[in-house]
Amino acid sequence: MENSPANNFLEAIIAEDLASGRVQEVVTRFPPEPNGYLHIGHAKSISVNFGLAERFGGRCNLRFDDTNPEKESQEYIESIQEDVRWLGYQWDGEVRYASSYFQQLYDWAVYLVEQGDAYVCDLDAQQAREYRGTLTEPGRNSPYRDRGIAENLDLLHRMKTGEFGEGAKVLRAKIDMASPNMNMRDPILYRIRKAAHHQTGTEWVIYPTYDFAHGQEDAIEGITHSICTLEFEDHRPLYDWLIEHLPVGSRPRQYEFGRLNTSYTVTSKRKLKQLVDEGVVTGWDDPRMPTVSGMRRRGFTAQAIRRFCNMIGTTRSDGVVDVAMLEHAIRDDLNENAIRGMCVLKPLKLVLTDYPEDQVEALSAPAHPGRAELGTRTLPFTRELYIDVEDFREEANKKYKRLVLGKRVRLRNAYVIEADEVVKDDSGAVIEVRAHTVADTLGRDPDDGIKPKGVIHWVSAQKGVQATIRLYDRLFHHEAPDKADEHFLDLVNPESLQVVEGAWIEPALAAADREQNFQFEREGYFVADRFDHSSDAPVFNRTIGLRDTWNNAF
RNA sequence: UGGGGUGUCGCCAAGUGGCAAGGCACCGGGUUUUGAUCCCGGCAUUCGCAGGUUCGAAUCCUGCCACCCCAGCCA
Repeated sequence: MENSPANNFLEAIIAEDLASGRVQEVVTRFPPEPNGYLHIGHAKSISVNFGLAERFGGRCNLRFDDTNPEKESQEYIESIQEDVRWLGYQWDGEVRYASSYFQQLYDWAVYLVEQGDAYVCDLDAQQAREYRGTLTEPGRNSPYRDRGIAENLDLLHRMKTGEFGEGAKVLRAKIDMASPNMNMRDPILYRIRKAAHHQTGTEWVIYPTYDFAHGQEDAIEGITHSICTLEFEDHRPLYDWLIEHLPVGSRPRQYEFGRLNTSYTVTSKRKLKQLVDEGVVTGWDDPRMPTVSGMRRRGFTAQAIRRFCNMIGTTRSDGVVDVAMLEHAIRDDLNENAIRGMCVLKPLKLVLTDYPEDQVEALSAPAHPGRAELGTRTLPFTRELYIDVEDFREEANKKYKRLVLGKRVRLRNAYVIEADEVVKDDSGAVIEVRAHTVADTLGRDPDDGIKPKGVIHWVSAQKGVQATIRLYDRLFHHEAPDKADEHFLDLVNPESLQVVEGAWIEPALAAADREQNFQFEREGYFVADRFDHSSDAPVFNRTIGLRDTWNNAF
């Protein structure tokens, strides 16, 4: 149990409930419907629910709210579990399923009928809509509302045994057709669905609705604080009504918080599916997707995602969090933990004319400049190297701190060199730079006192390894692809992925484990692809570039 | 226009009657073998608006405005 001040309204409520003795322990749950992949918004909900349990020494269940067989599948059940675990959370006990409570839920439906609180209604969907009224007009009572208890019991039983077709009948709670809250206008509790269920097969042909299932599931599991998003607020009176009218064993309470929205992102399942179906991305785990599996493949760490969720807080207001905050959380984590390496994306040959042709010097470089405990790596240095095309100019003004013809630059972790001449092809493009090393500059400044202005990275042409580098950027170039005038698919950033085939990496990087994070110095953070990387054919994904404050106007 | 919510710096967010935390972003400056990190400094006389109560209000009262959610046998 925690004594530090509450970080948000939920923590305040729980601390109070614990102090007053309303609850002895905290039990929350993350209740996804297995009908899609988890995304950044779910990560927030997971963080809230598991985080609360963690902070107060309680428990958090993972419960699949599988009450609609037509939209769900086992595939999602598995991916959701994998994502939750990857995020670093462990649910209490076994995974739970709403479907394993179907019999209890049915018995409670019978109970409601017996109490005169529910009835079987024959109105079809169209008619039900008409009887429901509108936001400003009250609804009218269904003509079946006053059926006798015995008849209702008989009808409900026959619904269950499959006597009626889909849509022919529903079970409704008898509450108030004139309520200003649409959810209280005799809400539907059960509907007929003759579809096989991924967990219960063909055992059932009637399925409880979310409203009839959720609160009762919470009660069965002893959930103390049932946390959901704001759009369910209007359902709370119904949630409470059902709990009060049923002989459930515990009294869960529902609390709502504002859903997470991120700029430059879409998270609706429909839109994400469209991106996949239209081939805009390669799949649900494409590194540009805001799905948990996509972020994972992109190189985001679970710790950074969790930190981000804490950073943005949990409130009842709905806003749009700047995706720059997420990016900050990622950089912050990776800067601290990622091993450094060098990678040349656009190679330009550099020949050190004073360096022996067959000499290979094994230089040593720190794995991390600020964390000596992470050790060192060996960097082969040779006469021919690759540097980045962007790091050389025949001439430039003083703001350019890289290699310029006739000037000096420091080769990262190696010598200071001075460029002497260039070799050009027929079109006049520089294809090679010839330079010489400045004596005795390994680990120290030149004796003549002329310090180089900048430092550039490099890879040995003889010992380096070629790699495929996937440069990812934001999928959309519009801040709010959801609410723009243009169709969101027209707002896709055409440069969200650039594949570089001929990049050169220092040899140590080829041995990277899949999913290992690195900082390629002066370029950004990269991860060895979870599926495609191998030491024979290295593949790295750019997670996020380094912060760049250089006013690139020269 | 019925009901339920939310409105504090460009974004997120503390604050719950005593004189506007913090983070992101941004702008300066310093350190630096990553134009990164790090470090220093700047960044709301003002809390959706208008009245009122009070010695004193972002915090209390009244009225108004804006935005979000609800008319699935989806969750």
